[in-house]
Parts: sequence; C-alpha cells; structure tokens
Amino acid sequence: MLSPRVVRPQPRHGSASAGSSSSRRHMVDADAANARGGVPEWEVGLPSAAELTPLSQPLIPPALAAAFGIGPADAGAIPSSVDARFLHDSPTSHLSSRFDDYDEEEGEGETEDAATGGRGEKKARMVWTPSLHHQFVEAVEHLGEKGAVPKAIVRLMNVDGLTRENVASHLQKYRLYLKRSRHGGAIATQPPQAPPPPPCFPRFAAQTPQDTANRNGYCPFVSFEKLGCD
DNA sequence: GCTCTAATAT
DNA sequence: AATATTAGAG
Repeated sequence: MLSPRVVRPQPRHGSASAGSSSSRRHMVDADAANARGGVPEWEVGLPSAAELTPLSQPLIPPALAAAFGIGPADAGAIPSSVDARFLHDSPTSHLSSRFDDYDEEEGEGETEDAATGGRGEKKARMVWTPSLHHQFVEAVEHLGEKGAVPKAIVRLMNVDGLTRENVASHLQKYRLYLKRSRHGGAIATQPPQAPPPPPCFPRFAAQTPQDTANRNGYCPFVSFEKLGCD
C-alpha cells in the first residue's frame, strides 16, 4: 500500500520551475522491466517450471486478451513482463485498456528507500507496447495531421492512465520517424540490400539483421521502424 | 492559464 | 534508443 505520491522531485539543475502537476504517474518499477531484458544467466539458476507456470499462464493468453481488448492482461499495457511479442496488433485495437494499476503494490520490494532515508522512489517509464502504439497510430490517423495533438490523441485512445505528456513524448518521436521515412525514402541507416531473412518466426517478418541477432525469437520492444508502418 | 512543440535531460 | 522533463511560443 505504499503510495508513491511522496515522490521527491529532485531539483534539476538550478531551474526555478514549480509547476508540476501532481497527477499520479503510474508505471511499473523499471527494475522489473530491466531485469527482464538483461539477465544473462538463464542457464544457471533456472527456477522450476512450477514457479513459472502460475505467472506465465494467468488466465487468458495475452494475445487472446489483446484480441478482445479485454482483460487482466491489459494487452497493450503490460510492460515487458508479459511477452509483448505476442501482441503485434489486434483487430480491435481501439478498445480501452489500461497500463496503470501497477502502483498498487509496488511497495513490496522497495527496500532501498528505507536505507537512504525514504526518498528512493523510482518511477518506471512507460512502455509503448505494439498494441498501445497501434492504438496511438490509429488515433493519429483518424485525427489527421491537424487534429493529431496530444490531448485529442489521449482522448481517442481512451487508455486509462495514459497522460498527455506520455503521448506528447511519443508523438514527438513518431513525427520524427515519419519525417525520416519520407526523406530517405526508407530508413537510410541500412544498406538497401535486403538481408536474407532466416526463418525464425513465422509471425515475425525478419526485417533487419538485428532480427537475425535475435534469433532466439525475443523482441523486447519493437521500435518505430518496425512498429510504425501498420 | 492551458496546450503544443522543440529542445534537452535521464 | 526510448521516454521524461523543461522551456518557450501560441
């Protein structure tokens, strides 16, 4: 029940700004997410399957939940805990979902603040899962170039807990991506030669050599190059 | 004063 | 690189 509302806004660097809206940020602990991506020791201390089962098999498979836009899975919202790789996009991707509800119990593992004096509240960053991004893109396209402003987008997406700031930030990047796409014709960071796609996953069109690198099939997050063009 | 956006920070 | 935060403009 630890409510992270006592967040300590550490003073930036001598900026005298005092207008922080106290809207709650709800995000998961970044540590949890980070741990997901970076555990190199899989083979050492693998927990028994019995431990994993209850976690990986909630009630409904994430993809299914996503398809129906329902559910505890919160398809679009689950950070990296749930395999976002299964949620490329859903047919009905504009139903509301939520990505908060994480702040409810995040106090469970918080121990460090006790040591440092109670000001160790960390805020997790939001994760734009493929589903969320898809909703985002749909909203943007529906609103048109002129209407696609953060506020409207947030409204259209109707995702609980999604803030205007979240969208604004994402939108900024998304626009950059669009610009770049138009300019170089394609993502000009890679040679026009099409790398021979080794069959990793049928559902994943291997697009970049990076995918080849990820031949274990795990895509932590699909960035704009891969997400954007829907 | 609010929202948008570009710049900047983490 | 992805997201957050700030700063300035409209």
